[in-house]
Amino acid sequence: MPHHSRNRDQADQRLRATVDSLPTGRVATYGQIATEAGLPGRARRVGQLLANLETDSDLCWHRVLGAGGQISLPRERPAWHEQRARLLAEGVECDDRGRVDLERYGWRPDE
DNA sequence: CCGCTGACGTGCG
DNA sequence: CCGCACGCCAGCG
Repeated sequence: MPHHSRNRDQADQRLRATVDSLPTGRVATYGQIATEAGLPGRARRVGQLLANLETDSDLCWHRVLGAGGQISLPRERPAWHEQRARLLAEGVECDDRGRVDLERYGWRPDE
């Protein structure tokens, strides 16, 4: 197994772990997850990771939002509604346009 | 190597 | 507040 390939898996592992650390009822941005996992500036990579999740994955992908607190999926995709429903289900207010108040629900490490 | 695409982010008008 | 250009990074053909 090539070295760079291992690093990639390792990075993905850290990203997953970071997403995993999000408490119920709290949300974080893609960029925040990346930075927290030691990959500043790699927000798109977080998006890729989540986009490639298996449908049966346990990862709480719904707690990850775009900068500003918006659902980043295309509105027309079923997953958009799924994400909003999951957020509402755990008490996170999310308006009909998919926006969440980060001041209120944003996750900040160490609390 | 090139171009296209996407669950990103930021700056600007 | 919204759209848009641009920078960015990875994967794919």
